[in-house]
Amino acid sequence: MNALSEIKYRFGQVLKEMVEDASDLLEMIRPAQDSKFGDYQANCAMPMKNLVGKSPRQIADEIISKLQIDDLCQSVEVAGPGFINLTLDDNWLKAKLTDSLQDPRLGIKPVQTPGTYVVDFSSPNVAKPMHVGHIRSTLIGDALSRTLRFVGHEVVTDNHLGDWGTQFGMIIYGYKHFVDKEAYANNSVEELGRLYKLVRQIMDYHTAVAKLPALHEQLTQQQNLLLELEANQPTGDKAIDKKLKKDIGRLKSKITEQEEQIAELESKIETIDRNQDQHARALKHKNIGTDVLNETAKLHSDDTENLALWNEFLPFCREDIKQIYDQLNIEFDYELGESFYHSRLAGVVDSLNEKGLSRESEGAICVFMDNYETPMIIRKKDGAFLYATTDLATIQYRVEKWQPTAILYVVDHRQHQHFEKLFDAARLWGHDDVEMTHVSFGTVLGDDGRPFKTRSGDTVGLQGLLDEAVQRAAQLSGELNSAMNEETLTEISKVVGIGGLKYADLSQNRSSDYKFSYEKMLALKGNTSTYLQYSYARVQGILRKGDVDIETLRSQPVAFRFEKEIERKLAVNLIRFGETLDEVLVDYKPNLLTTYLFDLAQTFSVFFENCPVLKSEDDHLKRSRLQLCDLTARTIEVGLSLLGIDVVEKM
RNA sequence: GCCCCGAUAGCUCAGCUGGAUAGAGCAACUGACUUCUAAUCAGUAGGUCGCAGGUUCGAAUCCUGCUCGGGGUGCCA
Repeated sequence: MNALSEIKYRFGQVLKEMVEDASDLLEMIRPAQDSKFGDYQANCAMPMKNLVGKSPRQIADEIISKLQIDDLCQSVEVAGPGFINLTLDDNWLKAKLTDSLQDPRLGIKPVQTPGTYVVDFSSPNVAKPMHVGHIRSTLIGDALSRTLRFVGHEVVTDNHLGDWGTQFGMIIYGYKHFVDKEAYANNSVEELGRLYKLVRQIMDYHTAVAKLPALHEQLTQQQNLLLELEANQPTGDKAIDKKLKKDIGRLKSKITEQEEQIAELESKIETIDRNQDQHARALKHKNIGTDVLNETAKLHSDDTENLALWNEFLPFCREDIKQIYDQLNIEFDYELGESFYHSRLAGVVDSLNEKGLSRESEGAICVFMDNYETPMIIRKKDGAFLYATTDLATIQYRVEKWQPTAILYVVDHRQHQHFEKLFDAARLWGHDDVEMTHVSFGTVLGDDGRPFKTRSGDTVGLQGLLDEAVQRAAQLSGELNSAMNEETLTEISKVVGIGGLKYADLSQNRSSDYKFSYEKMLALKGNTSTYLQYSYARVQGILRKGDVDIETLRSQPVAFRFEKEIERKLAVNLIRFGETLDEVLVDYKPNLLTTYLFDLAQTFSVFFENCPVLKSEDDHLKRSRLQLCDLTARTIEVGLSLLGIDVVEKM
């Protein structure tokens, strides 16, 4: 039991005598905001004023008089309007640290009631290159899975691949028309990638050519409309004038958007026109758009040839994305993509129909629900199924197979409404005893605050980003460690570069939008994983230099001593690791862990400056400090590992 | 139109679901490497928490209205 939950428990014993339901009040016990208030503070006395009818300070006094907490806290005081400030007992703290020192799990007990968590994350479309848009789901999902597992839950990670969509129609079409047999034999993954891009280009070209005139016309209309609106004189009626101003503003931004879109399409056309071969090829494949859809449709209706091609391509596509996952050191227990559920979709619709939950409307099969204006469509009027159908089938399968306590969907916030509907529908369907949570996160934006694109209108490829991260780390490592051998430097660069990238993402509150910047993603100083890795490496440096036998240090501990204030502060920080993990899992927020670790490392840095370990006044103090060092390093190591980030011994 | 999300230091963002004097990092400025790793540390400067009301002992946090931005909104995922 960690300090916070122990304190809450003790307060609970008292509060249950005073109020009916103490649970909200217990949530008001938290780490002290300022160390001058002690280590923890209870803010529950103030709101109890109305429940109990005494002054908050009287209530606080009453709580304290009944509280049995002497073994845990050396001081409990009322302050200000009725805060209860708690300071942990040094002996308790030391005993706790000693436990952690001897425990590979750092004193963190597995949860008492383990659940089964299915974590659905990453889920890229295979056969398309992965880009920055995939990074958040992948990293957040991985970090949450690792954390859930560490605290003792059963975790099933499942990569719900997009492996059944139009992109396969595209590469099937590409393969049938453009394949370079030799290249395909030599490097299938690369050739398939080339085919995808090629078909994409030609399709975009034709779409652009077809859409452009209409867009131009629309633009002209909008510009004319703008002139008209701007010609209006103020009427003097505030409401009308305001609306006019608003309309003009909207129209202007719409026009800008339109102009950008036109520019983008024109550049796509130009790319093809510039190259004679490409141009000729594009002209030859005028109907590529519908043809690709046909190839997709044939695949979905089990056409033998296309199905065979799909079966042939899929392993290559998986190999392709696996390369990225390997670099990120991410693994999945399952990769049950959309195709896996293909055969179950009709059954889903039948089942919903039978239960009277869905019905036909305008030719489509829809689930209508209270609270929603629009229905969830599970079968289109042309008979095809949608992702809602697949998602329902997936829920059904997961519940049958794993009987999970919770299914977590790590997916960006734009799909929020979809998941709300999905979960409601699933509950109506009978899956009402499983927690279903949309762990949503913000969009990756560019400098302009719009969804991120490069100047050419493409997204930033993930592979390029990883390479750049490792390369920047390599450069800095080389500068700082000229004496190190090549192999070590390569290892460090990988760990530091990839770690930095992951940390940059995970340290951000997942719900806010994400403004992409190379500087931020690849930063190697300040609040970064590098800082934590550096702290770890510094400890290892001390242990090396002091020729410390780590096994003895851990198995034969000496009593901890807090000679300076900072040592105690470090100690308090160390024992908070467990409660931090609890916090992370309340709302599935990995950034609470990065904040904790950064804080711990900062505290360690102060300790490092002020407490020479190897030159301590006496041997006992030296041992005590070495123990603090070891605990710090291990907490950082384990904490980072839960974020999917590695450490190195030297850097 | 309707529905969601957001607006905090020059920049990028935290802020633990209502607590005590609003915090980091970057950028800027001043200092610290013959010392256990300077990928670091100590310090300075930087704020009308979008605006206006309200709720109460107490509001960046909750409510209402407004402004601005993003997203979603019946057959894409």
